[in-house]
Amino acid sequence: MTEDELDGDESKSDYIRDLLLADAASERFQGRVQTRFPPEPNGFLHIGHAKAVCLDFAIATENQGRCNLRFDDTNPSTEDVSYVDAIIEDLAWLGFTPDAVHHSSDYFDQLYTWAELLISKGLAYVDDQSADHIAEQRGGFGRPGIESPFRDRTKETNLELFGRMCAGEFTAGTRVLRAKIDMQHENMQMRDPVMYRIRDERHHRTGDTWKIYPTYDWAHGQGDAIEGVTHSLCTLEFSDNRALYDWYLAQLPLDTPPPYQTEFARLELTHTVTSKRQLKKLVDDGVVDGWDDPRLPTLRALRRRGYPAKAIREFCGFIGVARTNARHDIELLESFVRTELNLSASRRMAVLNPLKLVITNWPTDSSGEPFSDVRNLVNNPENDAEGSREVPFSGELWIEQDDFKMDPPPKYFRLAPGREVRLRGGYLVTCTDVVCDDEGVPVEVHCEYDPETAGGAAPDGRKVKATIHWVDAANAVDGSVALYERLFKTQLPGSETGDPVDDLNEDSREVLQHCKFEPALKDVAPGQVVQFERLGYFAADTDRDLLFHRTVGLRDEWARLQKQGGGS
RNA sequence: UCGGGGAUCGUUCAACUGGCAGGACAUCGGGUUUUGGUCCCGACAAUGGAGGUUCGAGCCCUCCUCCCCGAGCCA
Repeated sequence: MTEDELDGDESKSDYIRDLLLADAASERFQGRVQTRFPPEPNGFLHIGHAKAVCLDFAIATENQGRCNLRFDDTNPSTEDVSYVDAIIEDLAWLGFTPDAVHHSSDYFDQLYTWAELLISKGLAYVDDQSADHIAEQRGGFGRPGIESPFRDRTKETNLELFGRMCAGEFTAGTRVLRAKIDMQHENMQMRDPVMYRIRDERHHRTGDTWKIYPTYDWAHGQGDAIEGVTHSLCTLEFSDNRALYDWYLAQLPLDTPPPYQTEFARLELTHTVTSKRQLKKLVDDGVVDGWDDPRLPTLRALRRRGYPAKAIREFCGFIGVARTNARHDIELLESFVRTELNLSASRRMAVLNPLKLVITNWPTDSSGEPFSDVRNLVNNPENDAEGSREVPFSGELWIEQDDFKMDPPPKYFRLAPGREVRLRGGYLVTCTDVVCDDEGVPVEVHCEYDPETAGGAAPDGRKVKATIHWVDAANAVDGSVALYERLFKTQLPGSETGDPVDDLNEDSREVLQHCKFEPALKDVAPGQVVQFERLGYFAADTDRDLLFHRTVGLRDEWARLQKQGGGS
């Protein structure tokens, strides 16, 4: 069974794996496979990164290869160690252990030496122009660029100037080192791209050692080559950079075959955003509470919300890899979460919006106090090994307001005057009376129970159409629950106005206080996910006791019917 | 405008070198059920358009249309 599943995974086929097969056949890398996950430490990992992580590691693992984590830390203006730590933490949570952890900044010395080499070969030059000026000269789509007046400086001058840039003799923005390629090239990336820029900023790892910093293009492929990466997987928007990636590597004296880049479509999901800029705005503007607000698609938010790492991994494996720009339904991710949680989450009972139910014929004990019963309920019908637990039961219970109606609509099977339902694992009860407040709102439901139906089964075999959950009033634990809806109302936030904020769902979070929990809920470990029977999966908050976040609701047939009927 | 990519059920991923277009999610219908959950069964539904090659085209050729990415000293 397990082997079959593994085999199934390994027989997965797509254009990237076909490439691996071809490389294996041609002995291009002597059978070696190495990938890397290369985040920039300037933000938190989100669900989109998860796809890349899963792919990078899967490709390596399937081929008995290695996968490193490499921080692409070439821009000191935006990066920070705190992100480095967070990324390592999130990666571990997702379930991956890199074979090594590297930083692009580890290679600054080598990069500098190689830059001097390019200068010596007449393939790089120092440009004294401003950024604006250089941009103008770059031309445009279908419009060739023009060459910089500094393009033909001698190697000696370039070497000297580059050395002085490095020594900090020039202020930021006054000079750059550029590769000398082709200002007429149809690919804009090849129009003398910038290799080094001056930054008078402290780098989170190299401190004040450097005054110049390499650009992404001048660092990435070289880092790959130094580490022995064979397959450099990245997202589609880097497609045009591939020519430059190859060009740089071709100029260098490498003693191993150069790695090569292959692109795939990034993961997009409906009803959310994954751009760093937009996520940051949501946090900065206080739309959400922070980077781990359970409504966000960041990994730490999903973790806090109760998404199992395994569900995310399975989802990423399932959607596969393609070059098509696609936006997956968030429902698909949720279905993986439900599948996983259905198997792993213990069942408990919780009443979110309590309504008192009094059993009028409940017996008293010898001292005249209401009899105290204890019911035994299975912890997980999907897994016998989880055993069962004892749940107190008595004549005063809390039930869900939604589970009682004075005037039940068609197809409503739950409690109503005169109707009999099952209290899950308890008894069959029949509603005999209802106490309402001044406005006619039910505040107390009176029932009579059938003593013959302990456990919920009727000896005479009669059926009831509904089973509802309950919490014994005398032993109930008070707590709160945070209910989450989509953060954005539309599938593609901002598609109408261009600004996702315009599509924000104002009711994306509802916090309920004074919910009634069965006693066992006191013992749920922080972060643990349980199923509140008939309601959904809920994750215990990692900081606050007796606060549960709704991971995802259960499929709800009754809600569906109501929606079909025109909604009410 | 130029270059690079892409287009298959509502969504998404398949269909080995041309051979009955398949799965998942969603939707709809039914069965089982002490969760209106799970599980099971069934239904719905697609090759962007026009030509061409072929016994046969999602796949090959031509033309067209639409979508995404690219003119940071961001990555």
